[in-house]
Amino acid sequence: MESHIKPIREIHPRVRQIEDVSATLFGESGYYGTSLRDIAERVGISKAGLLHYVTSKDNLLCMVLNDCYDQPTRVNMAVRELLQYDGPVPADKRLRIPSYFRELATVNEQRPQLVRLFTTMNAEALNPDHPAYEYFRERDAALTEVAYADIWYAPDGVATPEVMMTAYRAMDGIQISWLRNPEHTLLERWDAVERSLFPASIWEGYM
Amino acid sequence: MESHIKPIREIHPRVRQIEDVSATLFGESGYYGTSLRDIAERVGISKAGLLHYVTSKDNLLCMVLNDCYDQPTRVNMAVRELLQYDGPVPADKRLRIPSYFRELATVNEQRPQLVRLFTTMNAEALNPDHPAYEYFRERDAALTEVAYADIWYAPDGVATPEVMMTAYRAMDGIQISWLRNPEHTLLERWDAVERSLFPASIWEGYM
DNA sequence: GTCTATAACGGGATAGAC
DNA sequence: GTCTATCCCGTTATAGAC
Repeated sequence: MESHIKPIREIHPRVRQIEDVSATLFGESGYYGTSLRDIAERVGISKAGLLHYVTSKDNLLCMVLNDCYDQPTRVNMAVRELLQYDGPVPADKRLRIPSYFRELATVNEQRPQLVRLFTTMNAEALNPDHPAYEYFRERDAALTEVAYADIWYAPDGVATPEVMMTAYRAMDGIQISWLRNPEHTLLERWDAVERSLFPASIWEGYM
Repeated sequence: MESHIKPIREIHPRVRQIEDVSATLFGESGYYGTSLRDIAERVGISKAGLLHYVTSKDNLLCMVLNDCYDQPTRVNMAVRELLQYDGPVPADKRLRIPSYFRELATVNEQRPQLVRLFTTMNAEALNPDHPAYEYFRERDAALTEVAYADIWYAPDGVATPEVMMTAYRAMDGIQISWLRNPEHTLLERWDAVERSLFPASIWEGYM
């Protein structure tokens, strides 16, 4: 738990490279399906050399999740800002749900390796013994908090948290199918979800 | 491709037991994260004894998917029947989308181990080298075919296939979060999705 | 900072006895 | 049908040289 904004932590370029390679390989084959040798080979150093930087496989995965996946994006910055808003957020400052998810899809479309990492770990880490188990528990809790926060601009009569959670889950789902079959882009897939989840007859003016 | 209904294939009770244990362990730790020793131990035989029945780990997973996961349920039977309907399906024989998914959720609620197996393999098998890769490719194709078939009873102006696909993806998503945190039941979670995806103002009379 | 060497163990699969 | 024993390979991690 850090009480102040952490400076862009200095990361040894070799560590950076190791994390990038690891993110890709963990994403492709999972934690159990990836060996340190695979990673070392791709980085171009020996297994022992690799362990010199990361100390253990467990720790490597944590490094990857924290340094690679948790890069703050523009969308998440906006949400985080509103969460800290003092008092009730006025209507004109609230975020539009469809726009938010559209931007999320747009961002994720550009980083398929990280989506792959997320998707693979998300399922693998259902196991309490998995090194990323806690990470995803906390992530789920954080997501729920965002969904229930009064920061969203939506039509009267719409149960905002439920719609938010549904949209998050649908996003998880289309990411899997997108990764398996990239013939249709992620944004195309999201378009279909958007039309289903935010029908114009209800969401006109709130898109 | 089988041209006739296959008789309920005789399965050696020991094989049945092996498949059950394997389904659970593959679901919990994934294919790569589960060893034949783990399975043999839990069954109560030796590794060699286990391999006598299943010939290889690859093959064991295929057996599990075919024998355990593909058990036909009442919902799927109804769909399959309608898919083979001769000519256009009349409105009164069509299936109601919300009811269909509600039943799906109800069934899956009762078989968490199989949902777990599905969820874990679904992500792990994104990798073309994974033994279940083809299985899930075909499954995706079959699902899409169902979504696009003219067998659904829905309000005018609703893009049925898109809604179907969205519902499938949302179901994948809530299954993951349900498995991670069973505090809320799968059906409770689906209720929220249902309210979001099938608002009464549009779906009245089509639920 | 990176290497080779090695420890110590677990993996899948096979041979052959009973 | 099930076992023990074995093979051979891959795994993570450590020790110590350069």
